[in-house]
Amino acid sequence: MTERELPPLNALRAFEAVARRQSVSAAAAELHVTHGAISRQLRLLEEALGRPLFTRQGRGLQLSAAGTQLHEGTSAAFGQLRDSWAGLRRGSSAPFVLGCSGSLLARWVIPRLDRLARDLPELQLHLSAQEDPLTPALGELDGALLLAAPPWPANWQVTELAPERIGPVLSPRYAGWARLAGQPARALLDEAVLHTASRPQAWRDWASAAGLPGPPAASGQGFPHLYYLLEAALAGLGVAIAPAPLVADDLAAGRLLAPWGFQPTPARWILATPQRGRDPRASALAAWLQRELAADEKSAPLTDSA
Amino acid sequence: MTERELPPLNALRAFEAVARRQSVSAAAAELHVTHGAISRQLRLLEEALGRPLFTRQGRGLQLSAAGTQLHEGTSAAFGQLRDSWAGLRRGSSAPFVLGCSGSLLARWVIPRLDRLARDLPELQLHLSAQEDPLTPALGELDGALLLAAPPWPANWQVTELAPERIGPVLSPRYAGWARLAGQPARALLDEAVLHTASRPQAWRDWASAAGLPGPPAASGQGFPHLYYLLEAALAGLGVAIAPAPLVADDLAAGRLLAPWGFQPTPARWILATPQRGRDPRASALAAWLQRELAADEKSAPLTDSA
DNA sequence: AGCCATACGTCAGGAAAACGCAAACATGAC
DNA sequence: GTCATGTTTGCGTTTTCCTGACGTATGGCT
Repeated sequence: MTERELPPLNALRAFEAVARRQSVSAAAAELHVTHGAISRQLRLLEEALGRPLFTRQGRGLQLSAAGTQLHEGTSAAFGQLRDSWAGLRRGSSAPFVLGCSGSLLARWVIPRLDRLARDLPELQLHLSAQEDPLTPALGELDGALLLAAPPWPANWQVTELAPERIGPVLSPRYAGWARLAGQPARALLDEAVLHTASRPQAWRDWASAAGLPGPPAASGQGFPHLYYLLEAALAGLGVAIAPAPLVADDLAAGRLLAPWGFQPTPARWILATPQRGRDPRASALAAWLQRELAADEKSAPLTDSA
Repeated sequence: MTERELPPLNALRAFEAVARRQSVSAAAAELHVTHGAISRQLRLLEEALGRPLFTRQGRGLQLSAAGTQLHEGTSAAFGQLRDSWAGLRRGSSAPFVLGCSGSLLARWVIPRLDRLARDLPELQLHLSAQEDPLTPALGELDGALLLAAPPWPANWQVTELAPERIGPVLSPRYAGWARLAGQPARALLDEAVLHTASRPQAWRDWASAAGLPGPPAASGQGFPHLYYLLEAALAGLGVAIAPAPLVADDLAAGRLLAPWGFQPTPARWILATPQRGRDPRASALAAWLQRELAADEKSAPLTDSA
């Protein structure tokens, strides 16, 4: 039997707060006790360990080597305890807060909300639009729907939903379509394609996956977000590049074309949840998202042989 | 500021023990207190949460849904706290315990120990041979050297050292060498190659990476471990398959040949450490292993174009 | 059915831990 | 030197936690 002992937990919590805030007083305020109490706990922990965790220099303190190591090892654990407890206290009766980038929200999630409400009627969902730099802290979130490539942060619990596939799309009303129709994918290399600031590598990724020598040389108009990019493509302004599910509806309706198919990228559609015990609502949502994405991928044209 | 609260920690520790052991009395024994104390803590925690964590049925208890979720969310965190504390208490003065499979130990680590001692003289290293099913619990270990493909367990902190490359090797004394010399790799498909029980997929992986239609059809002699497999190859008994670094010395000395080069696999050479604060000894060891592996890979012939 | 062994719950009193308060101490700024 | 800031220390008090003994519920055994 593993007879491993835990350190004095309250002292450890005090240490974690002090190490994080770099101050006894600040930690004391956070824990609603006096600084004297904290100081005492620190001493206790250092005695239990047998060597100092901080180097004192009169009025300030700084983590020692041992202290740094302990802080690195414990802060994540405490975070997980906090998350887990908070998630449980909030309870499954509270709405499930799902974070997701604005573009995904507008172009994919919202059009499918009615289906979601029908398939998972008991799920109370609150949506929260995150900034596009897709590294949310997921602090207040119960989950986040993301497009991201591994490796993912260790403090996420990740459910892979589907591989990402991206491809060039354009409106049949686009003036250049007459010129491009019937051409192979490499014809795009000479096209002034549309691109987005939130994902500058998209064309390069697509080109390398498609086996083309490089991304389109001339860069056409740029847009701040994928959402605007797709609106521009729908308006016939040029050739955009987008993940298949985001344009599945437009392809089905004929508003957009994807003559060169879609190419897989290293990224994945994922549902990231905090590392608490598996929330049954998250599991249900993940399963639904997976089904929904699979359907969209199926409806999108398969990868075109370049 | 995130004003998130932690649950009563001592009560949570009691809960974790009870949930793990499925018994109040067993948990009480583990924590060196009476069952009454545990029972009280459980009640306290349930009151703080506002709903029961266990379903009582007279003389036994079982986790409720909420209890299961809390246990999933907290057990890992407590494990990390235990690990972190234990690692720090043991101290950097204690020897670094490195686990690794017997084959790796015998054929790669041990021959390089003298160089390791010269390059990292202050590192006290204890070696521990693990069973070949490469999923050690790394409970008592400070680290483990492994060949494994992602995804890795979430409770490991993984440092990738090098991609794995495997390839067919044989002794120049092997009777079939005359027949094979100069032939392309696909000639091996008709060869009765040697294989190992600890890695039955090796030939298949190699064949698919090399773009061959399938693994060698006829299976020659099998061996329980890679170590014996390589001894057999050295003895001229046939064609074995092995990771490049494990045969680097033999290739350099001419005891083995690798006429068809080595192919990358999804696996990696990794140093897995428990999720405590980064141990400086582990960092130093990882850096050294990385250098050493890079040198071995360089000395091995590059991937042969099949 | 009656009895015993097992396992959890509860309560009172006492031990131990943690706390608040206030004074002491250390350092850097002025 | 004096003040402002921030940590440590000593002591009396409050809070928490534990022990130990007893009560209750269940299942196996005769």
